[in-house]
Amino acid sequence: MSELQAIISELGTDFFKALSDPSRIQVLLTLSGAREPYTVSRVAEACTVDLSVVSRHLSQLKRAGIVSAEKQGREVYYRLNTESVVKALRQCADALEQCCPATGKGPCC
Amino acid sequence: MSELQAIISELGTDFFKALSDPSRIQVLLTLSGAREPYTVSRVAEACTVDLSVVSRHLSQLKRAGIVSAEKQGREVYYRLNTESVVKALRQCADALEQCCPATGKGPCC
DNA sequence: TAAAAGGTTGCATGATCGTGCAAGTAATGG
DNA sequence: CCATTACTTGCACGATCATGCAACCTTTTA
Repeated sequence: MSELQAIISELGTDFFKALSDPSRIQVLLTLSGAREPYTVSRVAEACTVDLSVVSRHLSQLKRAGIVSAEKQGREVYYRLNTESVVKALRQCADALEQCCPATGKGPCC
Repeated sequence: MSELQAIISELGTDFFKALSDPSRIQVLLTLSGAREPYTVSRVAEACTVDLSVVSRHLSQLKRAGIVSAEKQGREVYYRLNTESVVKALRQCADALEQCCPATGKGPCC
C-alpha cells in the first residue's frame, strides 16, 4: 500500500467531505477568524443557515477532527484544530509529491 | 477577506467534493500509482464500479483541476495534476497556519 | 420550583449524488 | 461500408444530504 493510500485511508473521506459544503466552509472560516473559541450561537451569527444546522455542521466537523468542542455550563465552545488540519493537508501534499515529484522522476508523470 | 477565504473561494468546494467519495479516491490512487497516463478502461480495471461511472468520476476530477485529459484517437488518456494539487493543499495549509500559527499568536487559538 | 437560555435531536421535504444499464457518438479496422 | 473499440451521455432508482421547524434536554437564573 502506498504512502498516499495509507494517509488518505487514515483520514477517511469524512475529512474532505466535511470541507465540501459551502455552509461548513463558512463555519470553518468563521472559526479561523475568531480570536478565541466561539459558542454555537456566535458561529451561527456569522452564518446564513439556522442555528440547528450550524450545530449539526459543527458536529460533523468535530467528527472529522477539524474542530474541537468544550462544554462549559450550558454553552459549548468550538475552536479550529489548526495544527492537525495543517498537518493532514501537508501529509497529503508530501505523499502525493513523493509519489509523483515535480522532477518528473516519479511513477505517474 | 482573509487569505484562507481567498484560497478556498478560488479552489471552490468542488475541489474537496471531488475528494470526498471512495470511488473517486480509488481513481485518484490508481492514477497516482501509474507510471504513465491511463486510459479510462485502464483506470476502470482497477476499480469496482462500472466503466461509465469511472468516466463520470474522471470528468468530475478534471473539472476540479485534479486530473488532466488528452484525447488520442478513440482513447482518452488521464493523468494526475500532481503539481497543482500539491500546490493547492500547501496553500491551504499555509493560509490556515498563517491565520492560526502553532505559536498561539494567531487570532483564533 | 418555574422560567429562560443554549444546544441537540427527531421529523419531513426537496435536492443532490452515486450507480448501472442501455443507447449514442466518435474513431479504428476488416 | 459495416463491425468493433473506446468512451460519453440519457435515464431511472435508491441513498445520502442540507435545511428549517418543532420538541426536547441541560444548565442557569429569577
